[in-house]
Amino acid sequence: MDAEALRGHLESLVLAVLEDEPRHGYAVIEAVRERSAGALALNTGSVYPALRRLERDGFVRGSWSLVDGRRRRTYRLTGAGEAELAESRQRWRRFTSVVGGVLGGQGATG
Amino acid sequence: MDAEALRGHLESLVLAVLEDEPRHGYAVIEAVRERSAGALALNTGSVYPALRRLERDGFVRGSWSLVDGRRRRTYRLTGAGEAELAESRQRWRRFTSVVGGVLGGQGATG
DNA sequence: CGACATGCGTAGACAGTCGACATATCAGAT
DNA sequence: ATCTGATATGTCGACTGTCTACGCATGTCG
Repeated sequence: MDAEALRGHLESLVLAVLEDEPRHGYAVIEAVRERSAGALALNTGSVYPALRRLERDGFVRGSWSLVDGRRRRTYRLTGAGEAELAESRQRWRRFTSVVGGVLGGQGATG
Repeated sequence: MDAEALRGHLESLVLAVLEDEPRHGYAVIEAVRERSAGALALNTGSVYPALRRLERDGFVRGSWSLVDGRRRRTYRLTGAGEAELAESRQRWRRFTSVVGGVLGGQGATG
């Protein structure tokens, strides 16, 4: 799947995979890949900046650790992040509903 | 609704509203606005370039006319355009399914 | 005359994605 | 020893498609 189509939705996906448990960037990419059965292969050049935006906006909080000699920055959802995720899901439902309605055919409702 | 989120889907919407009947650019914008109950207010700066891309790619064919002293360029779907619309709808269903699956919460299936 | 709807189009700004690269550690194979 | 690949973070320039804001023109209504 063309990840370009994700434009504007990637941050929501990141928040979603951080909901289960804190993860570092690499693990976020892996989690999205697994949850999408390989369909969504995010790039570091998209995800790392996104994580920093989310941290800048107070939706996640990152902390460094050292695991097997490799440094990790692990991010966990903040309260604001949980609220943002809930709003993201609502926006997503509305988005799919509206676009599906215009697009017609099957799958109109989101 | 933030039309930025449409990135990559706008051309599909244009094809969809051209399916019922040929329309000119201004009418495409109006049709999308109406079908979305006002939620999607497309800009000329997005739609006109999109129509030209679609024509360049052979999905629509445009022709000039003069109505009430104003010139219009009316676009109609080509056979390739109909096929592209069908594929767009499939891509959309797959896209919403995959993203919804990762996003979780309600509305996972698309 | 002015405001507004209709109608096409362009220009520059902007943001988020991309691929490619740089750096580093560790495991396992050669 | 050396190489390859997985793990892990990050930056960079290119690209693309939005956006806002124009310019131009016609017709209608006040």
